[in-house]
Amino acid sequence: MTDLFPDKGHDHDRCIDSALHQAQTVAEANNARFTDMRRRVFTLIWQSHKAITAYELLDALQAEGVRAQPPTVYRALEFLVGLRLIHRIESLNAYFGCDMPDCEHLGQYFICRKCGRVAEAVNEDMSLAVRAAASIVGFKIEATTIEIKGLCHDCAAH
Amino acid sequence: MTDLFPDKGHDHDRCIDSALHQAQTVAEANNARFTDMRRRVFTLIWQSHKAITAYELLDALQAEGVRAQPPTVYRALEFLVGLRLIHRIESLNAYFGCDMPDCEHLGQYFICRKCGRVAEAVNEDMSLAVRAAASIVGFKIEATTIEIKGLCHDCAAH
DNA sequence: GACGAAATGATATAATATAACACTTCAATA
DNA sequence: TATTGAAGTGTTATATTATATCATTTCGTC
Repeated sequence: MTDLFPDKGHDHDRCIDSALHQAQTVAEANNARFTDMRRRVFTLIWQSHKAITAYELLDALQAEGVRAQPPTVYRALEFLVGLRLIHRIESLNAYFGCDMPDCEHLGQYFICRKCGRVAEAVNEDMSLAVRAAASIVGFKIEATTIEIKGLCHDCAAH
Repeated sequence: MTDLFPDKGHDHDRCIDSALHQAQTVAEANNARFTDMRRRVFTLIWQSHKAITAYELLDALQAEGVRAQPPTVYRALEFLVGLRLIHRIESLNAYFGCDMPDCEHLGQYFICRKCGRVAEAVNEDMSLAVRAAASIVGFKIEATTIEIKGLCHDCAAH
C-alpha cells in the first residue's frame, strides 16, 4: 500500500517551496505573469493539503491586510486553473494545488471526508477505462471530473 | 459503436412513463411517500435528457401554477437523490433522471457541451479501475463523482 | 376524531459566482 | 524615455445556488 496522502510529519514548507518554484516555471513557459496577487492566492491554496473555497481565500487575503473583493479571487483562480497550477474540486466548490502542473493529465481526486485532505492521482488504468468507455459510445472527451469521497488510510484506521 | 444517448426520434413519453413507474416502485419498496410535489419535480426532471437546475425546476413549477419556494424544490431533490431516482451532476449544479434506480451502481456521466444531453453509463471496467486505485492507496470509497464532458456522437459528427 | 410524524409553506439569509466599468501596471516600441 | 495598448486589478452591484428556521398542513395510526 502506498498512501497518496502526505505523511503526518512531512515538511510542508518544502511542499510550498516546490510548488511555488514549479508554478514560476510553468508561468514563464507560458509567457504568463505570475503577479503578486496570483502568487498570494496560490500560496494560500498550498497552505494545506485540503481544498479551499474562494471565500475562504478571500478571508485569508483580508486577514493578511490585502483589500480584495470576490472578483479578484475568482480571477486569480481562473488564471491558476487555466495553467493547471491548481484544480477545482467540483463536489466541494473548492480549489486544490496541483503537484504536477507540467504534465498534461486526467487527474483523479481522493477526498477524505474526515480530515478534509485531498490527494491527486494519475492512474493510467482509470484514464484508460474512461477513454475506452468514451470510445465505445462515440463520445469525444474534452474534460473529466473524477472525484472519490471516503476515508483516507489514516482516518479509516482510527 | 452503441450510442448511450437516446435516438433523436425516440418516443420520449415512454421514457417518462417508464421512469415514473419505476420511481413509484422504488418509493414503495422503501416505504417512502411519492407525494404530488415529488412527482411533479421528478416528472419535470424527466422532461428532457438534459440536466436541470433547482431554479429552472422552480420556474417550471411556478409556470405550472404551483406556488413553490426554493426549499420546496431542494427538499424534493434531496428526497429523489436519496432514493437514487435522480443524480446530481456536480459540475453543472444540476439534476438528472436515473435510468436504473433499482440497482446500486457507481454511475458515470457523459455530458455533451453542445446539445446539453447527459447519458449515464455503468461501466464495470471504470468501476473496477476506481476500486483498484482506491485499494492500492488504502482509501475507503463512500461515493464517486465521474463526469465526462465533451461531444456526444451526434454533435461530434456535425 | 385525536395524535404524532412527515411533508410543505413562508420568510429570511447564507454561500458561491459573475457582469460591468474605472483605474493601474507593465512591457514593448516609437 | 515618453507613449501607448493590453493585461491586470479595484470597485460596485447583482446573479445564482443553497440552507436555516419556524409555522402550517397532510397523512397514517390509533
